[in-house]
Amino acid sequence: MTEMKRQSEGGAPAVTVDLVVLTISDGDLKVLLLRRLAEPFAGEWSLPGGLVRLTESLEDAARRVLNEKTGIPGIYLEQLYTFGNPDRDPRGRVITVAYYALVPIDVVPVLQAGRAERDIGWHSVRPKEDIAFDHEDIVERVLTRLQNKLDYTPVGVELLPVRFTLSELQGVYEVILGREVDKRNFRKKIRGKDWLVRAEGVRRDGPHRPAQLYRFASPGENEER
Amino acid sequence: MTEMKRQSEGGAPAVTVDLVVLTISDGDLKVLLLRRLAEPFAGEWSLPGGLVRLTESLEDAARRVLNEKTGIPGIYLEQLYTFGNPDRDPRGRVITVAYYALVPIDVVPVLQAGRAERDIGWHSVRPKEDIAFDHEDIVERVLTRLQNKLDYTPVGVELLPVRFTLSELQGVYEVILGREVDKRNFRKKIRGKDWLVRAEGVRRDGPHRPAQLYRFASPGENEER
DNA sequence: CGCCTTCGTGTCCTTGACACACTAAGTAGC
DNA sequence: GCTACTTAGTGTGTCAAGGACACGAAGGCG
Repeated sequence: MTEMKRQSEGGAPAVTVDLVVLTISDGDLKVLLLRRLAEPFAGEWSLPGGLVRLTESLEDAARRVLNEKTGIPGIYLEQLYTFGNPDRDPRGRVITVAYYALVPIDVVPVLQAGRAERDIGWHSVRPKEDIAFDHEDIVERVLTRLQNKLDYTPVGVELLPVRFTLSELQGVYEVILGREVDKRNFRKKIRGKDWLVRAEGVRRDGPHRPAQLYRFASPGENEER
Repeated sequence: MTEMKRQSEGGAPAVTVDLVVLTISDGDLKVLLLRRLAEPFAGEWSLPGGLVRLTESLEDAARRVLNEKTGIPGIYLEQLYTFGNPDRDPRGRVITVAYYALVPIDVVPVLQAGRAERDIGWHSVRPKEDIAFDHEDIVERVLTRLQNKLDYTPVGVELLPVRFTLSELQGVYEVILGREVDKRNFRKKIRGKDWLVRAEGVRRDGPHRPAQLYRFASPGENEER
């Protein structure tokens, strides 16, 4: 969704991709929003998006837009849903294919692709403020999707640095689920999945016992414990 | 996907909806296919589809196409996925939003919206024959989606007549999952869900004990047992 | 050396998943 | 009308998974 978007002409709807870029910081799940510079919704926050070019696949388009608008290399990218209500964009018929991307905390500082700092920023997904178009619905849907994926896929992979502690991983789960989880049960469950292996070293970050570091197991490597 | 579809002009991709219409007959899960009359893929089978009009929502478009092409009133309709590889249609850039519809056995006879009988038909989804475009991928994805939904939603509702026996419902599950399920466990699980209530009457259809009829409970009605 | 903080683990209980075998009721054929 | 056949319908026992729950271990700081 961008100011470059032209009203569709000649009978065909315009097709865009919109991106829900998520990361975790300050113990919260954050979505990347851009401030709209042009009408409609000038001044409001919106998801990064852009027109799909004729020669690129939808996923390529999503990846390109992500890179152009944010400079972030979208590691994990998945199609979410397609939104196409006729009145979702006041400029004309725009159908948008929404994707979501998960980026690890430690690549976040990149940001700012030639944009003033006040016009691009991370916003909590939870008490989400007003955003343009139907982007609130889109963010809503990502949350549900992520919550469902937690059970059967190691979602944390894409949101954490390569080495992390179990507490950090637990934090990811809590923030996505929006509730606390029991430490012991969490560790038991994770261990049962064979998703991770111990990594070298520990993390010391306070006056307390250091935490063992882990990393995600590459496929096939998980036959230990 | 239809012969009315024009190549996209003026830079914007064409947007269509394609429909995976499913029903159950002869103990098999069937998908509705139309024979293509024009190039490309003339003579091959394909999913019903059509262009999205400027003023209708995606779901409305899906519902309209379903009705135009098949005469079936799509009861249950859900968005599946959007397919947009640049080369998926040799005529030009066509992005298609796939929907799937479930229709009960007893509305099936309707069919034939002015089409020769040999050009429209139900085909088993399982050993699926060659079909045009990337429609095989689309059907594939529906199956996975349905299998996942079986656990937490009463999928059978949309594939059975209002009154049905537990064995019939079990058949729906088996055909979607592609494997047999244990009768006692199935009944126990279903009873635990509070999805159904006993209906009036029994079904007699052979030299054996008649089966109790059930129907799906309307929300709030399920406080019995 | 004592205190505080987080790390890290084991047990019990409840719940759901799954394997499994027999009786009940009706029709058809003799 | 008796027998044979066929599907409907039911209950128990086992095991795995998930939730609640409490305490010792390790290190930093004062």
